[in-house]
Amino acid sequence: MTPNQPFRPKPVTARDKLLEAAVKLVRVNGYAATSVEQLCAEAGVTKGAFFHHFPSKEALGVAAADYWSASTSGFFAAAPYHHHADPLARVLGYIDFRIALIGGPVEAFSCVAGTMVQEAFRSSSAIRIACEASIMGNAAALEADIALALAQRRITGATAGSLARHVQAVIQGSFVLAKTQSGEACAEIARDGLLHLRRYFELLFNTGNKETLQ
Amino acid sequence: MTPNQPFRPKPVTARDKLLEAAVKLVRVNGYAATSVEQLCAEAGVTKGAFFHHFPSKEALGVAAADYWSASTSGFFAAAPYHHHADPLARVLGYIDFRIALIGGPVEAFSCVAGTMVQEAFRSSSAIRIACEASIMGNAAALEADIALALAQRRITGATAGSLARHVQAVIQGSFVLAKTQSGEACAEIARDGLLHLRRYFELLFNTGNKETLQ
DNA sequence: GACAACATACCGACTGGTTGGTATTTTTAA
DNA sequence: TTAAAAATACCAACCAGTCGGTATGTTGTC
Repeated sequence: MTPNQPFRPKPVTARDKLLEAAVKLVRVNGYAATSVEQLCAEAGVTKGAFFHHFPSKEALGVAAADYWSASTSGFFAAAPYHHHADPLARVLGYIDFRIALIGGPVEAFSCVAGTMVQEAFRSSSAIRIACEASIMGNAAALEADIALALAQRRITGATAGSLARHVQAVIQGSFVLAKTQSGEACAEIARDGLLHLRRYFELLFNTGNKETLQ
Repeated sequence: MTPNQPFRPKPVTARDKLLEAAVKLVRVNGYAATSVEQLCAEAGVTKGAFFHHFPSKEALGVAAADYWSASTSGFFAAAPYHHHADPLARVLGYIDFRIALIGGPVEAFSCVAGTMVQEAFRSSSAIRIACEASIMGNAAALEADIALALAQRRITGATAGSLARHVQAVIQGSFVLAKTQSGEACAEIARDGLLHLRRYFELLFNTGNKETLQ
């Protein structure tokens, strides 16, 4: 399985080709530094086709975030870690799955939504909201299992929602640190961050030190 | 104290005014979306002054990262958490200090280096390296205390360097998630992420569950 | 008067976006 | 069933404005 490249059908329409191009180019160059002409060249369509399907570059950004949301959520929904009977095992399985997806250059495993929201959070609320939906959607998909695990082990002091968001925060932050590196160190530093996240969950759930959770 | 706005002397030269403008505008709009003319307008200087002091926009980006490095490292070096006798207390004090700095709009507490490297990691290795130096410099400032705390409590399974980097990853990731929010939720979600980081350190150091560290 | 520190004026390349138009598909109705 | 009608998909050329960068001029200071 290609790391963090959820299976997507070969795009046929100009619209789909532009969304694929957006995912690729935004990951490499960011949103602002990616021009409409670059997107068209990458997609193999003309600028006329671009503005036929999207009223503005911003609209493409929103659509790309939605497209990213849909393909990643489908990808994670079909992942094998859901088969575990124990909810905590499913949560740790998610983290392990994310670790397994890390490899190659940063742009192969980084997050489009996290990249875009960093740039556009102030200039475009539409893009910000679309990226929020993507990231928080990932968190929401985890929240139910975390809630079950918390209840099962009588852990208090942290809500499932807060923990689910923290998982996404560590993922995003590990990607930022990965981008400071070059070569193989990118993937290594990203994996290292997720291993700490895994250890946090182990510590939080495994042992009888509930009293440290205030 | 203004959150995450380390005291910097009022800039007098055009160069300093441009660096201050860069820190401000990059935090709000990102690097690529900030034009040289905007920087000049914000700094109150002309484009001639800009290219007198910096050979290119990229060079300003590098200088801004260095400037950010210098002012933040000085700011944290002077912070009160260093007074604790216990190294672990200093580490937790650092996290608490970072939490205390979070407030107001995202651009008031976000990290210039983290923002810039997300955009420029592929297009400019000079900027990437300058941002790496900034973020890893912050990590290095923590590493000694973490190493002392690990040794003191005989914790194994995680190196001080890896933990120090993880602290920076969680900070960066919490900022990314904060940027998906609007209003007061920005600061709240960022603080929440750092509270999980604090709990990770408490769990890792406080109790006798060293066997969970593989 | 020499040099750094700026300001002014300007350039070619490129930007996001618009235009008028054509090929293709889908819908409608006789 | 079929042909007219309408909508959709797409294109090449172009637009006004902005981009990073340069060339040259002015000013203040030692």
